[in-house]
Amino acid sequence: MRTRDLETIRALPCFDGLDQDQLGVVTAGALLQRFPRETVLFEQGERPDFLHVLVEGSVMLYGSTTDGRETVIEILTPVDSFLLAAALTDTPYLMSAKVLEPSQILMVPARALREQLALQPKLALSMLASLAVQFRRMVRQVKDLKLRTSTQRLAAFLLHMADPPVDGATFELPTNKQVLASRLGMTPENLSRAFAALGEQDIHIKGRTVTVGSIERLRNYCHPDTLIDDVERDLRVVLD
Amino acid sequence: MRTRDLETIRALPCFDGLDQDQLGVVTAGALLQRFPRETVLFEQGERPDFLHVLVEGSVMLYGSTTDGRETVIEILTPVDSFLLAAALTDTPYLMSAKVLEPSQILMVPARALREQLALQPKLALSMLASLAVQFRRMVRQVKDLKLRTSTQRLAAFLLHMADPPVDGATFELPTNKQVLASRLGMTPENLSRAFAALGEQDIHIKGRTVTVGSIERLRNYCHPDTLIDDVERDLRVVLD
DNA sequence: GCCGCCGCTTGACGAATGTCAAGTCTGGTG
DNA sequence: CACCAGACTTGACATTCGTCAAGCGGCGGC
Repeated sequence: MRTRDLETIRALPCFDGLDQDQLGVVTAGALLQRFPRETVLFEQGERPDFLHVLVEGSVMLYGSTTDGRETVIEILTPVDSFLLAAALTDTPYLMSAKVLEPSQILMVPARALREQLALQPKLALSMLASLAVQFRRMVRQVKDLKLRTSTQRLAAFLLHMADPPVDGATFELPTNKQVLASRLGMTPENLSRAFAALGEQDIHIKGRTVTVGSIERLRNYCHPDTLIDDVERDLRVVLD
Repeated sequence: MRTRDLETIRALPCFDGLDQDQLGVVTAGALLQRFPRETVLFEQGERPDFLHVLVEGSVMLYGSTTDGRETVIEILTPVDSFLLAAALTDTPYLMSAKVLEPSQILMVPARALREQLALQPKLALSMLASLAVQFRRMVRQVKDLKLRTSTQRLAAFLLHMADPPVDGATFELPTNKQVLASRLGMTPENLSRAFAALGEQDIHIKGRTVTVGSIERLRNYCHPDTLIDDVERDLRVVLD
C-alpha cells in the first residue's frame, strides 16, 4: 500500500486516535481497492471476511427476500465504514452491498481487526463511536418509515439534500430514481407522483436536477425533526 | 447495593468478562431500582445521564412526532441494555422509554461508564457486542417494514412467539393490542383485521391468548427469513 | 440518422391501510 | 350486582400505495 493511501486511512473516523504504529498493525493486511459500478461487494448471509470502508465513490446497502424482492436500506457516501457490526461479531451480513459509483474501498481483514481490538483500547473506542452512528441512523430510518407518508419522506430527503438550505437551491439527485424510490420505501411510480405532488410546494424537477423554490414551504410540508433528520458523523465515546 | 444485586449485574451480557474489581468501579454509582407500570424513564431528546439495563419486567421504546403521534419501536425483555449508543456518545436519546410491566432497572451513570471504557478494554468489547446486537435488530426491523405487508409482519411475530414451534402452540401476547399494533407498524383496527385474516391460516385468538393451529401454514404465509426474524443475543466481538 | 433499450411518467385499477364512528365485550369498582 | 371505562372489534368510507400496461423521451450503438 502506498504511503498516500496510508494517510487517507489514518484520517478515517473509525481509526481516529490511533498512532502510526497501531495503525500499521491494523492495516498490515488491508487492501485499498477500486471497484467499477454495479460490483456486488458481498451478499447478505455471507460471513464477513473484511471490514469495508468507503473512501471514495458511492455504495448502496440493500436487503432481499428469498423470492427476489429487494429494498435499498442505505446509500453511503465517503467516508464511512459499513456493516461494522457483522465484521466485529463475525455474524452473517444482514444486507448486501453494491457499488453505485466507481469507488475506492478499504478492506480490512475482519479477523485481524478483531484481534487488534483486544490489544488497542483506543481502537475499540473508535469502533464504538462508528457503530453508535450506524445504530442511530437505523433508528432514524425506522422512525421515518413509521411516522411519515412516502411523500413526506421524499420532502425530508430533498430538504436534507438542499445544502445550503436557501430558496432556489438546486442540486442533483445522488442516484437514479429507482434506487431513490427503494431507499425511501416506495415504488418508482409512487416516487413520480410524490414529485408531482410536491410541485404544489414549489419543488421542480427536471431529469435528476431538483430545484427547491421555497425551503419554508418544504419544511412546513414534512415537519422536519432533529431526532429523525439530523445527520450525525464522527461522534465520540469520550468527550474531552 | 446488595450483594445479590451485584451478582445479578455481573451476569449481564454487557458486563461480560469483567472481574469483580473492574465491575465494582463501574457499578459504584449505579442504582438498581424498581419502577411501576407506565413510568416514563426518559423522553426522546433528553441527554442521557444513565445507561439503563432492564433486569426484570418489560419496557417499550417509542418515537414521537412534534404533533403528538407515536410509534413503538421496540419492546424489551430482560436482560437487555437500551440506548447504549446515546449513553456512550452523550447524544440525545432518539427514542423515549416507558415501563410496560413493573420492572427492575439498573441505572449506570453514563459519565462513569464512559470513563471506565477508556480504562477497561474488556468493557469496551462487551459494549461493542451489545451495540452490535442492537444495531442488527434495527436493520431487521427496517427490512421487516419494507419487505412485508402488515399481516405478514404479524404472522412472523406470532411465529417468533410460538416457542417451541409446534402445531397447537398456545401463548399470551406480551402487550395489549394497541402497543403490539404500533410495534408492528399498523393501527389497532388493522391489527384486528390482520388477526381475522390469519384465521384462514388456522390462527385463533381469544383475548390475549393466541393458538397456532399449524406452524407450517403460518411459515408458508409469512416466508420467515433468518436475516429478518432470527433473534440474536450475547454476540461476542472476539470469538475464542 | 435510425433503432432499440432503459429510465421515467402517466393512467386506470385494485388492494392495503388509515380514519371515523358505532357497537361489543370485559374486567374492575363501588 | 350494576355500572363504567377502556380495550377491542366491526363497518363504511377515504386515502395511500402498488400493480399493470401503455406511452414518452433521451442516449448509445450500429
